[in-house]
Amino acid sequence: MPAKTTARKTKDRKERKDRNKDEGRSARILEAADALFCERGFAGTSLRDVAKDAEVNKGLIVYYYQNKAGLFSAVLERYYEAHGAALAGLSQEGPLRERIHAMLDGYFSFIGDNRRYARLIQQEVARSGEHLPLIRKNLRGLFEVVAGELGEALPAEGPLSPKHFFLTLSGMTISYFTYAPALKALWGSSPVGELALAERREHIHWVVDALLDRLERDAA
Amino acid sequence: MPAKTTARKTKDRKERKDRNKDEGRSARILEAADALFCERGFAGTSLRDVAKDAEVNKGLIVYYYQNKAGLFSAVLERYYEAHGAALAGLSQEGPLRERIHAMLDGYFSFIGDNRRYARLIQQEVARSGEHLPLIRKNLRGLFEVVAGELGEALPAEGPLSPKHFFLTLSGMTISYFTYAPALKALWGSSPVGELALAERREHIHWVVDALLDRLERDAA
Amino acid sequence: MPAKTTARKTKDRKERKDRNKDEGRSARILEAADALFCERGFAGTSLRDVAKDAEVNKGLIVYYYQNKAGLFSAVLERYYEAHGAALAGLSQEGPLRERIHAMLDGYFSFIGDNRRYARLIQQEVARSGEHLPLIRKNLRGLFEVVAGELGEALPAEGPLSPKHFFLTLSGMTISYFTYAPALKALWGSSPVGELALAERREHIHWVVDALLDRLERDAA
Amino acid sequence: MPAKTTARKTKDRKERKDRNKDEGRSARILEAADALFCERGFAGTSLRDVAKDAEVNKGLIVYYYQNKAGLFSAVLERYYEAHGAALAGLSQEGPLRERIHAMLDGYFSFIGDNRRYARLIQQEVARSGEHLPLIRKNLRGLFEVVAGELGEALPAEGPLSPKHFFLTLSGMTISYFTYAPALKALWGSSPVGELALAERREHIHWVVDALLDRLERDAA
DNA sequence: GATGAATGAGCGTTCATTCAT
DNA sequence: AATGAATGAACGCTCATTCAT
Repeated sequence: MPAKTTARKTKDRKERKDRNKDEGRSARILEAADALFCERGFAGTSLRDVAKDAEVNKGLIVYYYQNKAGLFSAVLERYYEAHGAALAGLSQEGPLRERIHAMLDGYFSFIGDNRRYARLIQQEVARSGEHLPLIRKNLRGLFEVVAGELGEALPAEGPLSPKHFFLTLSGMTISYFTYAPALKALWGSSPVGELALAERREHIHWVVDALLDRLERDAA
Repeated sequence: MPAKTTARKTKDRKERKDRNKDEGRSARILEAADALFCERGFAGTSLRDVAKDAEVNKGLIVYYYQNKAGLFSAVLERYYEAHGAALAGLSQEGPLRERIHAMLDGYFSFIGDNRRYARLIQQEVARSGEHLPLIRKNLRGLFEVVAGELGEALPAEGPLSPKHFFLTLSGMTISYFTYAPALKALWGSSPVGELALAERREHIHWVVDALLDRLERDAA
Repeated sequence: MPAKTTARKTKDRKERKDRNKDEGRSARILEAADALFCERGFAGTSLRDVAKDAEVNKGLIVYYYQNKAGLFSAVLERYYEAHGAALAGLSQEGPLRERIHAMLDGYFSFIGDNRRYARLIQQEVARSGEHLPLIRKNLRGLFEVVAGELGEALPAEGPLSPKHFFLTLSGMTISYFTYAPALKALWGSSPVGELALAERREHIHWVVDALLDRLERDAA
Repeated sequence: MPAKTTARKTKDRKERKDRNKDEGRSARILEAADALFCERGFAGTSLRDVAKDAEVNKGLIVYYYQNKAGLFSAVLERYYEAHGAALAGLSQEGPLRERIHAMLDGYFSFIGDNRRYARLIQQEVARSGEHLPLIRKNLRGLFEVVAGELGEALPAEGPLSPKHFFLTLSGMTISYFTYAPALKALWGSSPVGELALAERREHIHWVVDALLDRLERDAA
């Protein structure tokens, strides 16, 4: 009888190994955690659920990421790297107006490709929780790029200073992805379909043009 | 916890009763829940903490609000009413430009006075969770007012449709209150001081003017 | 079907209540914890086992005693009180020799009646762990009584100082209860039977007399 | 834990290997286990901690000692051998009184040199646990030597039988090492300093003389 | 209205142990 | 000989909730 059990066990493990060869357990944990943290927040996500989604033993999460907070950090960290890579591509050559359009285009693409990231920091930033330092680290990089780009056209202080435009432009971009789903029912069509995204892109460009026009006229 | 000294307890209760006459236990529960849900999110808040902050017996929360979800709904509901009252005041008479400025001023004031509300829906909207229906109900009212106001100057569809401006304008307002605190350290000064708020107000008005200018020129 | 479940539950609770009327749950928890901590030590005892032995819900232990350490403290505290009461009776009137015999008799009785206590502190004193402060508090009282009693006949310092006699006499008493059981198999008869205890008492008195004889002769 | 930097790891391993050549991993495991079991007891010690202290892979403990109980046995066994060797030296030639003094001197030295052993059996003997058989084996040897030595001067049964003197004398010796640390704060000075130990030795000799005096007088 | 006792499910985490390499 | 991945049971503890009073 015990022989049977062992046999079955071995088989199970083999099967699983085959299926998992491509990815590795720790990566699968990270992926599952990412999805769940994003959907349910830090407190709302249980390691058991992560383990179940990743088809992995509960203890293995601790083995790889020490504890729940470590897992969360690992998820954020992974985005931080993606974020950094994206930022590197945001700064372009050319005249100001083109550069800003390009930058917002790039940022829109990044957020669109990493929607979970947007939702994640939205949640954590709203609750000024224990993870803020990590979040802040992530935001700072973005701010510096945007502020650097806009800096030459704006006063350092006051209502037209870079920090206000940073919040306005990033809010305009991010909030589309975080709010739109909640309003989807209200609008009928999906806000993240290809056409809808293109339309939002157009809107953003239009707004940016409007702002730059005004800035130019003010300067004159 | 079991009683330690009955005498002390009785005294405590008297004191508490006196202090609380004006407010009522259920209101105190709501207030404590509001603060905690906002700071820690739904899952991160425990009824035990709510009870402690409200200086109320744990069972009483259940008595008044049935369960945790009921308490959360009650908190949102309360804002829904405040929101409704605020919306009523948003629509003004007069020429379009003034009306829009007035509306955004009103909205900014409302969010500024109900920062917790902003953080609360920001959290819940990001996690597309069980409470979305209630959130949606709250958002819809706002959307309709804003869309109604802007409707006359905008095309019904496309990148300049009201829904885009709704997201842009509300995102510009809300994200200041939710993101700015996370960047406070980066900027030095408090983003919610009186002067800082006035500055943000100015920024918003400047942006609105820029957008309306462009719209007018496009129309011409 | 659900009716059945409810019915059974109610019945269960009633039954239990009847059986427990006399004692109270928290007392039963304490009793079970006492037995288990003594037998398996602090680390070797699980709250689940305590709950099972006390026929009580796991969570109730936490409800009454906060956490495992609190439960352990409660067990020790209870003995501390018993200990204090016993100490009060140890100091007698009369000539020195009688007083010392009476004191050791009283201490032997106390330990005999609270064998778990002896084993408990024996364990905790050997591992210089987190609970030493509590243990120390318990020991200090005893030391002071014994040292006070012996003080008049002994030099304050050196190999005949009270502290050495304290350790010798208490060790002689306690070690019987802790070590003898381990040697029971070697000796055949039970070391805690009535006759065996009387014999040990006699031995102790004989030793004390021998020591006092020597002290007197030394003094002469 | 998964590797962080392979390079660093390899280096670490080399360093460790060099440092450990003289000792061998299994010996280092035993040493670490000894210290931890003594300080925290069997249940309070985790193999993880042993592995960490021994700077050894967790699995290696299992490889050498099968499981936790096996490791514990190995620790006790080691003392059993040391104990046996010490016992061999306890029995001396010469008149009774000298022989007994010499025996207690030897035993005191042995315990003083193997304090952990004393604490270990104290813990395990107090909790009449799963390891009693091994403990008993260790105690039996000692008992037989002591009883053999005292046998000629004592009645086989009753309050003056060897078993009582065995417990009294060994308790007097052991309890100094196990209790004294707990009373250290009470006494001010360290109980295991060289002078303090010499003083305790004197005390024990004084007691033994008193007992033998009394025995001689009783016999006369 | 209001309380405190009580429950059971589930939490994050630790643990001894297994096993392939 | 030695390692690190992996497991499953159990741990102390928190939780929302129920219920009698």
